[in-house]
Amino acid sequence: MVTIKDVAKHANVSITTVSRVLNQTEHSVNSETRERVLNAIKELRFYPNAMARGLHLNKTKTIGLIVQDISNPYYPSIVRGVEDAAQELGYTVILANAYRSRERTTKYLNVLREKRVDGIIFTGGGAVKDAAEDNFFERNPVSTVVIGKSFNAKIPSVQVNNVQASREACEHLIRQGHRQIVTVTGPEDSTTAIDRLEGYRQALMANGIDYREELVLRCNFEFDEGYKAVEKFLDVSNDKATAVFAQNDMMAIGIMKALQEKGLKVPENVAVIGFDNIPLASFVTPMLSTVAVPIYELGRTAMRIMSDLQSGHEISRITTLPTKLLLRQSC
Amino acid sequence: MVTIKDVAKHANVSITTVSRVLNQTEHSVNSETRERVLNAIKELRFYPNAMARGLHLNKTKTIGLIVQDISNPYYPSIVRGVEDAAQELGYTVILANAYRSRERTTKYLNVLREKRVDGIIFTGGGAVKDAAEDNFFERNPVSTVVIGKSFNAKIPSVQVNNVQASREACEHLIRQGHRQIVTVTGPEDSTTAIDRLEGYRQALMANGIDYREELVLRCNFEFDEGYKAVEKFLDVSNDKATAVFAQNDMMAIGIMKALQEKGLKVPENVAVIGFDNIPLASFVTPMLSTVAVPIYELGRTAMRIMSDLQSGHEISRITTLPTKLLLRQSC
DNA sequence: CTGAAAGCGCTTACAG
DNA sequence: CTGAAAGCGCTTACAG
Repeated sequence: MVTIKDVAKHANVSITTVSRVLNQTEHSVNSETRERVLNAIKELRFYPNAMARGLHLNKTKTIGLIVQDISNPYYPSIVRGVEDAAQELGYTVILANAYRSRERTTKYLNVLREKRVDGIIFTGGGAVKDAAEDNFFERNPVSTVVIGKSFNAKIPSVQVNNVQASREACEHLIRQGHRQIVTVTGPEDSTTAIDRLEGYRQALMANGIDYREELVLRCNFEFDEGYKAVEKFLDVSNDKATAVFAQNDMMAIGIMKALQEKGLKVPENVAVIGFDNIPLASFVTPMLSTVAVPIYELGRTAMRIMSDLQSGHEISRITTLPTKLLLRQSC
Repeated sequence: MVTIKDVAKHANVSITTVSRVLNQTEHSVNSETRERVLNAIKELRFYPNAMARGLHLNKTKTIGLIVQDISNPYYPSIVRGVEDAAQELGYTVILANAYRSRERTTKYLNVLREKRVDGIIFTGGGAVKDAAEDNFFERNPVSTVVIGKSFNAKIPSVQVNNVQASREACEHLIRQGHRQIVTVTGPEDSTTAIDRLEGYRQALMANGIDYREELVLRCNFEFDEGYKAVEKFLDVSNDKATAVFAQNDMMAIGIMKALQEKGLKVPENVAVIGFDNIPLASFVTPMLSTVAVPIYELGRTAMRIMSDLQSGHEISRITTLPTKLLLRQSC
């Protein structure tokens, strides 16, 4: 590999000078010698060694992005958002799939430490919690941004108002005349799931409808569970639902499938509304009505905050992005 | 940050010794002093600086993964496969979304060069071609592995036999009695699309069915185009198709949607078969029959080959992974 | 405007 | 078994 030394020799200057034109410091360089250096760089196809640079500056211009599972259709948009912003801001991103495993999270955190990433963006509360329990934050100087609810007030977060958004979704169903509204939840330790359930409850309360545990189907945000829960509900429950509020789109899609297989039409017999607006939502038949979460923007914003953090800018601890009720065909 | 010096001081040894226990070289270290060093490392929570290490060893244990678009449901499995294997083999992966843009590819290639990644895995022929046209390969010592067809015989590739697999898919349709089989293609410069079309043609030929251009709908592998192409075909064509061979699942799903909206039942009125077996394929109604490509394994294998390349092991230039005809409900 | 030299945090031949 | 020293490829205060 060609080094700064080679360039210096070729241009007949010191490496100091090469470094100076490379970094375009204020320190001025005679325009003629600058030309010479630039030419040498081009001719020799010199690409400065980022490790040597980083070692000195104590900066890597690299950040780690921890997602739970890139296969979950929710995440690719996050990743794109982070990456696009990173690219614009001169950062590179190392992707870490934690698979909701504590062990894997810890392992990755160690690698990211050794690589001396400038910061870490967490997605999904679980990983932050794992990290916190490992005392990761107290012991480390890396900046952190969380996408979702940050249970530590010091860590900046980018989020969405899940309570309010799900309340609005349910109130829409109520306005359509629905009284028997089933909701299908996420895992009980998910703050997102907790908030979305709370919004459901508030909507019912505000409209004089009883909140009944029998209509709350406890699931885990996965397609299969949504499918099975509703299938079972149809088989065994004495209640008749006229609408389903699925707390995310994956489950909503599973639910529509279960409904259709039981001969029920969506939305004629049962209305369905989801949450997230993953790309898939508009591919299914009928197209899913849902609460649109600005997933890509969540990622972009997180990366921008990370960059501000790096430059020591003032930042707000909590950034809330707006959601939007998106009515398509399923309700 | 605590450095090797701090550890050395704390354990009352030289940094040489610390480095030796860190790297577990053959060079033996007295077990008692080793203990002392290990304790110091733990107490001080020392994480060796990978940049300093890399600078010396000229190895980063980092690889770049170039995908066209992580939002395309085909890619997440690739990414997982690469990442899982990377993690097992002690590598870290930098993700690069090229968005099929030449400019972005070049930009990323430069960054990866500066970061001195040990290797690059390319997915999707386009990026390799862009890189080749930039003379990336001649000028660089980084190892390369391609997932898909490598048009340069020197670059190891991991792939699938698209011609044969699509021929089998079409022959299955023919065995079901179909004679009027429409195929919906990928972009014409995609080697994958070319091969899949060739398989279609071979199946027809081998069974005495004419290959007719009117039944070949030129598309680009996207949901929307599949949807629109078939919608238009139904509206204007004099031909009546009894089956559709979609050259990937995304289009197949769009096609099923178009058919259903026109009141046609799948598979009763029109049979549909896709290609890839993206997760989505089993979520739609009816569940999509398709050619299962071992997407995750493609990624894993590529990373393993990359690792072998690094260790100077002998590797095979072309690795072909098996596909499987997966009959579900759509044909 | 230009350059010699120290230093970033490691690894590894060399000497003892 | 242990350590002093050179070197990986850069950046930057300091001197001229």
